[in-house]
Amino acid sequence: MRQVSNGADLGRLVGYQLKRVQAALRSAMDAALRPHDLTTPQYACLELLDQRPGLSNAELARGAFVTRQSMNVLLRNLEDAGLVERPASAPQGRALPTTLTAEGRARLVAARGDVLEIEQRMTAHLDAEQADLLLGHLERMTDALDPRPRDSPTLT
Amino acid sequence: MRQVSNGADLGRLVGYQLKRVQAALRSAMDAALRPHDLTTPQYACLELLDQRPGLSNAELARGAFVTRQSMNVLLRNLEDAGLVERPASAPQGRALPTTLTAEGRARLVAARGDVLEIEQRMTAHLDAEQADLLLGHLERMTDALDPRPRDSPTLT
DNA sequence: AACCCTATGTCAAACTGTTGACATGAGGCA
DNA sequence: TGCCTCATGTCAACAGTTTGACATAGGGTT
Repeated sequence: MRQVSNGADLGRLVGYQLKRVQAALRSAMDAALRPHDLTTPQYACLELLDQRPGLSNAELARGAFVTRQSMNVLLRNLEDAGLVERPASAPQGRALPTTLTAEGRARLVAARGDVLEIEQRMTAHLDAEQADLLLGHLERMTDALDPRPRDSPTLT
Repeated sequence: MRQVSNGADLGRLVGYQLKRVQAALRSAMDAALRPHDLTTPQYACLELLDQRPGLSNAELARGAFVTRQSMNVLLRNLEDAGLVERPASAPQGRALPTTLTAEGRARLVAARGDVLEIEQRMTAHLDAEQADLLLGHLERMTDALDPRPRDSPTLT
């Protein structure tokens, strides 16, 4: 035997390459957002709010893949910075609907260009068909891992 | 105008879907490794050491996408648990070559099956050709984001 | 109505990981 | 030799995130 029956080459695992891309992407986004005084989770939160105004803390947390507690402190920071607004009391239930302020929208628009440029650079070698295929594969991979139906703040 | 000129749907961004898959994968791996008393970063470290025995702390850090400092405490934990070994002094330079102990290898082999099962489940909908294509795309996406040549602890 | 279950917001503690800094060893070069 | 640069290991301080817990609001169910 030439190999001690090692597992498959790590680089051949989709999981490893996923982690690798995501690390590079996160690093690139942090660098691009720093001049805008935003972190990557903060930017994600602003994007979610722009797309679906009035999302609650818990819904934002699920959309950004963090816990409610993490999103709560993140929202407090954004609130202190004047980028988002929350009513003092819940209009119904306990959920506090969050919305972007004018400044929040402005900061988002300013940062979005730089972030989209990274997305473009990352997927530059893919044509439209390949990109669609890739997106489909990624979604199906998530569904295969996470049996939950997802109330999907990302969907229409 | 029906839409306020929002940016593209978040779900259509490769970056967002990447984050989503990776979150689901990390969650699934944590759950699968818990019975083995291993965290996902610890498992990654063991895999790296199995594939390339004698890697230094800094090299392991790069391979696992964390800082030297994080990997250092991770290695201390694995050392205290008796899963890895490091010489008291560096044979040359400052790098301390790390190797798996017999118990470390045993724990790795025990856990590997459960992790590979997750990989299989995640990529079940892909045939061999599609999987290869996906791997190639992911690698090229990383390269596009990270211009560094990478001394590649993942390569031969 | 009374009960149970779920979801939400929030507090506190613990952990993990990062940034910043410093000393050590190796190699290159004047 | 001396100096410069780089990489490594390690320490300390910090930030971000998670886990655990609790009270509140709403919807079912009996």
